[in-house]
Amino acid sequence: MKRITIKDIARTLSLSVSTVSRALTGDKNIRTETRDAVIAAAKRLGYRPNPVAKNLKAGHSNTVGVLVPEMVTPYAAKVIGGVQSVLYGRGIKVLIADSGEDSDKERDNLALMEQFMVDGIIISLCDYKRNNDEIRRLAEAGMPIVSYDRMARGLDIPQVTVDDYMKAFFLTEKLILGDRKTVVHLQGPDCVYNSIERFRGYRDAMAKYRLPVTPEMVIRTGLSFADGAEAADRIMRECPSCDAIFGFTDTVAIGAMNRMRELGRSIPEGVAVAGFSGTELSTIVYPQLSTVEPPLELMGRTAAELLLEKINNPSAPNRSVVLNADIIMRGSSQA
Amino acid sequence: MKRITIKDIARTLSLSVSTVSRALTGDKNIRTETRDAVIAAAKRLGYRPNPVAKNLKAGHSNTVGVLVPEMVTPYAAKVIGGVQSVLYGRGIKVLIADSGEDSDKERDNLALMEQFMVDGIIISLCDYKRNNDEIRRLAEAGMPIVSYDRMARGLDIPQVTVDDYMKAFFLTEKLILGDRKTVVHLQGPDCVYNSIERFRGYRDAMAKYRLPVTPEMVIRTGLSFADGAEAADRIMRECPSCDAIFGFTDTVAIGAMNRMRELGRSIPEGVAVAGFSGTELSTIVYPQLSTVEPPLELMGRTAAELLLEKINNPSAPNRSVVLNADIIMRGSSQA
DNA sequence: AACGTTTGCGGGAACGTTTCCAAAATCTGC
DNA sequence: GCAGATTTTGGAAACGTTCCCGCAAACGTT
Repeated sequence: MKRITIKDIARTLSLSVSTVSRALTGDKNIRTETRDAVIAAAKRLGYRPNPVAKNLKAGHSNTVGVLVPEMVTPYAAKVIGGVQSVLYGRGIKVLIADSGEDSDKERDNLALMEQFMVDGIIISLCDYKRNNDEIRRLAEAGMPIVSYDRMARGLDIPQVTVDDYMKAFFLTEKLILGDRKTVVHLQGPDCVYNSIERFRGYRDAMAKYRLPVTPEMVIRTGLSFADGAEAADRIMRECPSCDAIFGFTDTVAIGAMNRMRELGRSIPEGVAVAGFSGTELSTIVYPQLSTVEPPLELMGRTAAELLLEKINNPSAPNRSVVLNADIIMRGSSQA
Repeated sequence: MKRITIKDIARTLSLSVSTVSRALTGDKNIRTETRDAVIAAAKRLGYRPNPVAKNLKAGHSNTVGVLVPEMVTPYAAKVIGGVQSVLYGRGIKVLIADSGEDSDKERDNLALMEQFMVDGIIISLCDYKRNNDEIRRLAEAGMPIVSYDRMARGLDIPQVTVDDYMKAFFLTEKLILGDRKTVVHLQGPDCVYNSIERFRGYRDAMAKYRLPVTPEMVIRTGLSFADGAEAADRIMRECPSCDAIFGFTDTVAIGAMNRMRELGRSIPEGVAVAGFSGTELSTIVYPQLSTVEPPLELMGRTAAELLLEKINNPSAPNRSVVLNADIIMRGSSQA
């Protein structure tokens, strides 16, 4: 597999490499005839520029990396769609790396992006602090980084998020106004900062209506459907009188809802269910899931724009954006 | 953002670049003391090797690219998990590109992979022939490529698939044996070869039991949930007497199932539903969806292994693997 | 003590580009 | 035709590595 290089072209045309390069890069300091000859020869020989060499020279790659914590949910796919819609038009390519909720893999992926000399990174974190050191190092070394959704704390980088606290508050409130008194919360793992915020929103909404929140009503859970199902088992054991479940994520809410039904509880009559950060998943389950729906495509576009700002002007102040998210009540919670 | 290079280390230690390089690459022709000194200095200065330069030198990148047609479904995520489990252990990194069911974007992504000098490509195609020319060019230029699931036709590359025809046949047969007579098939778009195979399996199973397949019973559909829902609308109009639906994909089957229920048909009593290429999605819907479940993780691992074979021995014959897939009957079709 | 071997290191080319600078070729106007 | 301006070209360095080659010093052998 001999690759055709600029030198080969130079040789066959008895020209210098510099001339060939000029022809190919569209430099104007060249006779049109020679340029045409070069281009023709390049085509004839099947020349394809070696971008690694170009990157080495240029020090960048016209590519940005998107690091996502998981891909089981279409969440990332939607956001990436938004990112691409902004970046493709500018000739910037988008690279994806999935960390599968594993901080170590995330760290590797971060390194990978640096290796490829991406011009910037868009990231949604597995853990809100585990890789902060690495991200800080990168950012300080001049790598533009913006985060979305699952943000970092104590890191001075642009972020695009929704107001987890407020949305969780209002969603809980809606459940309460739907005449639910014992709303169980499936709280996410500590390593996800959003779960802390969403819990606060839940807690304060309950407090506002003077509804007690006993320890059995807050269940620690993971991130998967199975985690949600397990949580449902615990609910049946420890808090069988509950009449609503608010999952910190659609995924766990769905897992819990399905298991509750299997265990004989009717949804929504017996138990109302709601989730957070809705994707299409919330509409394919039965009954459809009430959730907080962030504008994912817009989130991606915004992240891309913030990143471009940083790329074009590295010393620009870090702008963060809080997007509005719709609270959508569906069959899973209509009493 | 001044990057520390090997030269900087050489300068501060009054050594030559070659010595520094040797120390860093673990060459044995070096005194242990100097090596330690170099390593210490590297650490102190915060040296990070520039992999682009390495790639340029080495002509490869220790990275393989995975091109997926979509990420709305966790299908790709699972397969990628398998790929990573094989490749990570060998120090090979995995890059993902999502084409969003768009052949043009897929073509761009193919080019992107070439640009990054990936050592190989694992691909599931948007369209079974649209980019064959590009893939052929790459393969002939010596790029190892293997495809999985959505394979190409008439392209001599290793593939890992399941037997779409047989599995569709047996699944249809199970529906029939469950006492369904009018099985409607949601046929996928022509550009996906699997849909052709699955249709054949359906048709032949129906024929085996001498069940008529009228034109209204085969509905052309797309790839999304919404496409499935639309198909359900058509079924209600054109073939309301049907008692089963076999969707060429879980996605369309789910879309159709949910819409059928909305329109008042009971599942599975009134209409049984089954899909194909199951992911977790088929277990979160209600009732749970009968489907053909390929071993996705294994599929990824196998693809990775076939790719490694090709990478290590480019002239090896192209081995293809057909994996077994389980046919799993669930609530959506139990009469 | 003289010789070959090994060990440790530096010089420099190479990977495929781009780009600066200077040299050569061509063009201007007289 | 000729000086000067301008266009077109070639040479060479550079991006950050690796690696081959050769040289010197240290070592081992008789």
